[in-house]
Amino acid sequence: MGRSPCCSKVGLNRGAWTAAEDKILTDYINHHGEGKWRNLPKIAGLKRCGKSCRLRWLNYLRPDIKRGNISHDEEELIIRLHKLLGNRWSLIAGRLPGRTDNEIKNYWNTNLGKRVDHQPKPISTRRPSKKKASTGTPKSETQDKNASNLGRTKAVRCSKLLTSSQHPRAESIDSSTEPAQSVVHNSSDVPNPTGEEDKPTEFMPEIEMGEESLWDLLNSDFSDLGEFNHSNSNGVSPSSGGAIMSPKELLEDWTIRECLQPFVASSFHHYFSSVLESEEDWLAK
DNA sequence: AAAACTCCCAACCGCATCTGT
DNA sequence: TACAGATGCGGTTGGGAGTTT
Repeated sequence: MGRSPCCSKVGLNRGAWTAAEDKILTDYINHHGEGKWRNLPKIAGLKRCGKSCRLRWLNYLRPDIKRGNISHDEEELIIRLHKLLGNRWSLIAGRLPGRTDNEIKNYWNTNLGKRVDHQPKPISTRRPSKKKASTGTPKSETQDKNASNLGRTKAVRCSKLLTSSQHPRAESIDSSTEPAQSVVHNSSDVPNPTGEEDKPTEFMPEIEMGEESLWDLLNSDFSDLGEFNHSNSNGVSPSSGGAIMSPKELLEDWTIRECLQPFVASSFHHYFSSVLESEEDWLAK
């Protein structure tokens, strides 16, 4: 594709991957695991750049990739999540087991985007670019040009279902108030509102919303989220890499869960309460 | 039958963020 | 603290398949 290479790619293959290349990459990762993408091609003997290898693996070769049509339920979820999160494809994909951000992005651009085009624009998540956008195309005009109100959060891939009893915080969730249910999340995806390794955070001072407000938000169609984001103007940058979750991110994360299982909204209520207690305990030490 | 057009999606790019030194 | 390299993400492109004329 006639573009200048992103890095020194002289002598590297470009374009569609061959079956042989796929096999080399798959074998290598099965043997050595993911990561070290930069060195992977050299070691594995692939004439591709590391970025290309990573993308090929994540979007196509991973064994847990679910291929095939997007189901109606998945479609509904994508629409709902997009309404909440905007074009944060990796975050959306993280809630759809086996789906990739690229797949969802493509699906949105080719199907859902047109269908919901007449609806209010989602909150834009495009990071401000210091450089002018590349050559404009009719397609690019459909991209949201609004300023970003949402910070970026680390996308986490949802790979399995946990029941509430398996939830690491299950003890803080009053099971007596809930029916048997599943909370969808990754095992490594448990929000850690206190920050990694018990690092003190700006968590407490940020909490000014009453639980009633949170409750209203959960039960709303997320139309209030923009205002909530505006209220988070204390300069605390949203975490990337999952280091620290601000209340906004925490709320966001849990709101996403509620998208999947609306009837477990009470979990959030109990969870959030326990988080507050934990934080208070830590500060009291 | 074939040219023109449209649509889909894999792959690419640039940039932001993370991580190590 | 500053810097460089690595990684991750979202926007965009273009080839090929499918459809229409």
